Amino acid sequence: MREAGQRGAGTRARIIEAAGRLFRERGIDAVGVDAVMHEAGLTHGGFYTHFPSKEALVAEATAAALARSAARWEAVAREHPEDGYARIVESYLDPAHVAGLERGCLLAALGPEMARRPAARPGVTAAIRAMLAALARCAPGQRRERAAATLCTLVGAAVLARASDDPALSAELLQAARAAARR
Amino acid sequence: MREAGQRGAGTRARIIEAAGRLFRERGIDAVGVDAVMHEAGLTHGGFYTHFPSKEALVAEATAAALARSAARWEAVAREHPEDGYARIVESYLDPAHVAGLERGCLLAALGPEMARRPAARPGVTAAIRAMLAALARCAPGQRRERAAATLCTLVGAAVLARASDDPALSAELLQAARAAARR
DNA sequence: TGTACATCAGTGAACGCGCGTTCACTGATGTAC
DNA sequence: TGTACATCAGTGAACGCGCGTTCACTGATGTAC
Repeated sequence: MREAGQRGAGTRARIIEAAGRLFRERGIDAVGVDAVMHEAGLTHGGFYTHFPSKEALVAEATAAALARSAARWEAVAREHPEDGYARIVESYLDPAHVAGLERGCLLAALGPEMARRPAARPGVTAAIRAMLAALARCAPGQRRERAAATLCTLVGAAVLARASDDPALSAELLQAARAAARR
Repeated sequence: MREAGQRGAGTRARIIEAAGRLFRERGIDAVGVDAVMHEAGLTHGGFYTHFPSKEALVAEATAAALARSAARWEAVAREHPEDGYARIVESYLDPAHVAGLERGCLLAALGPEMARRPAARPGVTAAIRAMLAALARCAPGQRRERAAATLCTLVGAAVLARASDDPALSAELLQAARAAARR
């Protein structure tokens, strides 16, 4: 069960990844330490070997998921200087991204919950800055302002498309967001 | 304590209003039936005289708060056919609205949480439609598409501005959203 | 290389607490006469 | 108008349950000799 030579290294990373997934999928308050550990293939008692509290895990897991998204945006911006902006917009508004909540952008999945968790806000702020910088590197026009507006549009579109009951309305919102980002 | 001739009518409305406020402020899972009843000036036991479950209150209180916002937008659109669009955008992105979470737009305060609550989604969907229709009545250009994109931008801006730790970054996001809505 | 001991990641039972919900009761209001 | 009874919104104690956290223990791995 334990990888030779590492004394359980990797377990911590597995807990963080499981937490990131479950939090996005069900919401932070709806996911217990128990559920996270089970998802990571462990029993709940061992949790405190790795983290001092659930709140510490929340801060770390959300920051990690956000840093991952930001890194992806940065890679796209770096590798596609001409159409990086369009690529980021399209993949964000792709119905598959909107549907795959548990692997998608944490800002859209947990934004308001993050605002209420002081311990998690520094990570969120850093991620917003990083995503903004990546988008600004390849956005058209007033790059920085355009990047900020587009980030707002993307996050809002994902939030609303997920909250809506009606697939046609969700599709309309995503389509309008796409058009606005292009405009 | 009880209004003559109404046998406690108004109590139900008071519970709904208190719940709408507390849910937006602290998040739904973080607010107990106990807290809602106390905010409404009652003891928790009486809750089930008015609602069959907390989930029923959630559906009703969120729908009521959303319907109120939608009605306000409709009133603005009706009374200000020329600059209703600008008025709605400005007041939504006003720092006071963003700061006053507990009385602000429920989509921005609880959007992702709503998406996870089947009982609440019909109310959310209806509110999105109503707000969209109000905005479209006074939006410039391709009215309907413009309204949908602007709704996304407004909600995303409020979510991100609240989640960010850094007032300057929050202000930048709101400013960029304002510019995009005008563009 | 082999043996004895130390370490510590992980186990699983147990804890106290707060939550959603239930229920027997109260007492102010409404109704019947 | 006054009295007796019925109603039912609201009270507050109690319930079971799940959560975050603690802790004594286990057993595989690493280290010392």
